[in-house]
Amino acid sequence: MSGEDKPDPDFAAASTWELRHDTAAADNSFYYATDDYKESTILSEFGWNIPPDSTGASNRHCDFADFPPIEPDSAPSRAVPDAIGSRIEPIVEASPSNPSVSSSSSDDPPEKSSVAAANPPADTAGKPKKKGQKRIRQPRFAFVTKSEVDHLEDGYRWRKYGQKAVKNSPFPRSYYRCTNSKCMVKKRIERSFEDPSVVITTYEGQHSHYSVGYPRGGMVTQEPAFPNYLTPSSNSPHLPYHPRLPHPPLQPAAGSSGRGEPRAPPPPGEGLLGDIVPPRMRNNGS
DNA sequence: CGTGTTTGACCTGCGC
DNA sequence: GCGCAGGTCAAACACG
Repeated sequence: MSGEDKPDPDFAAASTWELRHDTAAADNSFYYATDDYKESTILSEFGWNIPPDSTGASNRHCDFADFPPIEPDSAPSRAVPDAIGSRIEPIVEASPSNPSVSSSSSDDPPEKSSVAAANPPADTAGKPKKKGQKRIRQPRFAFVTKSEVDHLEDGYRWRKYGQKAVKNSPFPRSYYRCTNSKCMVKKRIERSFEDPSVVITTYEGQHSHYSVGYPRGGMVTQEPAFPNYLTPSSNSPHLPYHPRLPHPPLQPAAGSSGRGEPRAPPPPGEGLLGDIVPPRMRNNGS
């Protein structure tokens, strides 16, 4: 359960973050963005339109510093420098849907790709696949975050559906799925075994819906929560700044642990949303 | 009662 | 083909 009685320590914790773009071949080859250009380019690859200057690096509280490459597989957090507060490093993994983002090495071996092609990702991706049906890999975005809490608030609601012990790591990996039944976005959360203070969050897929202001009751906001990840704290006086995770339009308040009290929505025109233009949601084909 | 978490079993991918 | 590790399912359980 996330801390419903806690003042969102993660929000406060994560104040500085860095963008890192990774494209994964199989599942783990990555690229790293070290400047705004790459950042926006990379994000745009995922349909996220982030004005390069409108927000300004300083305005975003982001550090796009040069990072030593992260070793994909075993220790993605290895590259995390000494952080002051928290850092979030987006890591985009390549996928068939994002060819340009993919690394030179095939994201998916031809053989597998063919299989995937045979199984349209649209709905089959997250559906209870039948036995023998291969699962489709969605584009992935990983963040390395310095935070004391594992589950960072990203404005969406998630349901934990699994947890696994990670090899060579004392920390388990948790699997979350967007609670929106129509949304197949998943995220994985694990702690770096080298630096326990580092949380690695990996998003997979893109939200096909706008965020909902409240967990239940159907109150739907008009704004996708995703852009918030680049919003400076000054924008949300009522909420502690929290780097919104660069995810496509996702869902709301992952904050309240379900039955918990819903997080109060930001005042219209301010708060969670920054200057960032929400990406086009691809799934709904609108 | 509805929603979310826990957890063991099962499935899948991949390297050898 | 085998074994390992990652990923997912789903029943049981917990909580408000």
